[in-house]
Amino acid sequence: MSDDLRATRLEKVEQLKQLGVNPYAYRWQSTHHAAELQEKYADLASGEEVKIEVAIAGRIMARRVFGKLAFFTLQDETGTIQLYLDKTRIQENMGEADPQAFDHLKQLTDAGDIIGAKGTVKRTEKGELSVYVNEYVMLTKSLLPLPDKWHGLTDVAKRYRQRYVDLIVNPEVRQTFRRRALITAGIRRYLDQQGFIEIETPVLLSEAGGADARPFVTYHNTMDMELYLRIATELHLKRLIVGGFEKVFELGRIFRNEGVSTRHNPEFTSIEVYQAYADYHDMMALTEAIITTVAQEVLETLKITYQGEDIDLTPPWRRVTMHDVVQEKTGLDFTQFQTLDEAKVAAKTAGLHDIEKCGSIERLLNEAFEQKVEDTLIQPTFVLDYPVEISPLAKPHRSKPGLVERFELFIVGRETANSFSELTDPLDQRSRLEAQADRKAAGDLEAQGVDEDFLTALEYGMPPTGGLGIGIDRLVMVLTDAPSIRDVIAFPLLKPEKSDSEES
RNA sequence: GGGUUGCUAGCUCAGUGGUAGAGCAUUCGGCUUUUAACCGACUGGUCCCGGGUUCGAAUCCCGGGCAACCCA
Repeated sequence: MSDDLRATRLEKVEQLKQLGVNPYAYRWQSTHHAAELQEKYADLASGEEVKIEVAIAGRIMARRVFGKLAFFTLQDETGTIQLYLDKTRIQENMGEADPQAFDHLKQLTDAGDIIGAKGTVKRTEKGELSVYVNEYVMLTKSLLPLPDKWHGLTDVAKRYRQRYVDLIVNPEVRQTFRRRALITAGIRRYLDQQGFIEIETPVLLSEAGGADARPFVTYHNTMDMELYLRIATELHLKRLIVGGFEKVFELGRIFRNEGVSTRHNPEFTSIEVYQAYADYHDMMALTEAIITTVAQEVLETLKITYQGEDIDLTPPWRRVTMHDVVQEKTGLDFTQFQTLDEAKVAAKTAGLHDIEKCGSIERLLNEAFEQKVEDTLIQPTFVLDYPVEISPLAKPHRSKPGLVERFELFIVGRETANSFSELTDPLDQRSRLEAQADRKAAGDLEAQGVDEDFLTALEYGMPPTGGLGIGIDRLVMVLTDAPSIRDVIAFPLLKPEKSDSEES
């Protein structure tokens, strides 16, 4: 059992203490990281040694121990480097403090321990760049064994539950999260350069609005009231536009009480951006600029591969109306239908299923889009001009009745961004939200309620405004070639494993 | 919500009705140029949980849990 392995390591902890070594040290000063040494001494010839002492630290990933010689693979955040541990050299440098320093190295260190080492840089006869160790220090004794050094940790559930182990043994996972950090930092930097400011809006709300989604419910004790976790940042960011800020955004976590899949996690990260005096055409340009800027920064190219498919992010991206792209993929021209029944017959003929629930031609159009078009939009595509019925916060289209000025961006068949010319007419907004509230009262759990304070804000007057939301997790998936959203969320939501006490 | 698949040693996996296995890791011995080091010996099990069938269940049946994939 693992308890046996753990017990032997606890014994080693005791032995270290008896030798006067603290197995949980306080500090270590390195001069280099592994990758720095690998780069700096890339041209060092086999057998050559550089007589300058360096200091490094990291986790022992592999041990190859001989009688009077040992090689450890040491891993730090940047990569790995070999430690060349020669008994004679170690005894010369450490023998005074510990006459058995080399034997203790062999006996009391394990794969998984974190150690510091000082020594010279040498490329071994076999060509491996190494630190030729003068002295080593135990920094942290590990009590639990690492996964198989060759196969690593492959059980996906275990990888997500014990992400720290995943990060130790699967270097590409560290790479993914490093990239994620670069992407969010790059987005903030770009928006900052464009004059946008980030303002944090509340997570806890008495009414969750700004999107069609079921919220999480929580409870405030002293106020004795139910609160909802935000499902969007939209309504508060727009209040800030009313208040006079002209370029605002928030990059943060939102929460939707829905299922889990490779594309959905109940808490996820979005960025919403609002710009006064702009419309959805400006937002299209901004979307292209944000995504191509970070892709170029992080990946140094706009031609990427996602799960084996070539994606070209070079702007301008295709712009096509929802009506046109639906007609393109299904042959159905939704502008020609006079009645819902007529449209349903045609939709059925075109191979659509589950259309009975659609209560209007507009919803049927959206259903046709979701069933027949979405998956096919592999290259970045702006889909424009949505039915007003499914877009309660967007401004009516300036030239197309029944439609709103809205686009969604699709990449690899997934909705990645959503944007409108924001609705600024307070009376129109009230009637749209009241229609939503009617649906909610009729049992639609995803419909929004009426946010009276938001409507009051609109009555003070909001300038014409372009709004944009980007799903950060989905963007990171595309830019890191990750098949599942859980691969780009460090600690995705998982059901707790049933414990023994709960089974009885 | 439905279907399919998986769950066996710390890790990666084999085992499909008859004494629970391998590699790596661990432990012990040997070894001063290895890099999945090697050689020898050993150790390690709630076969996801519960029930049933059977002389006998990791294996077959039923229920449950967790997960992955596909569909809605």
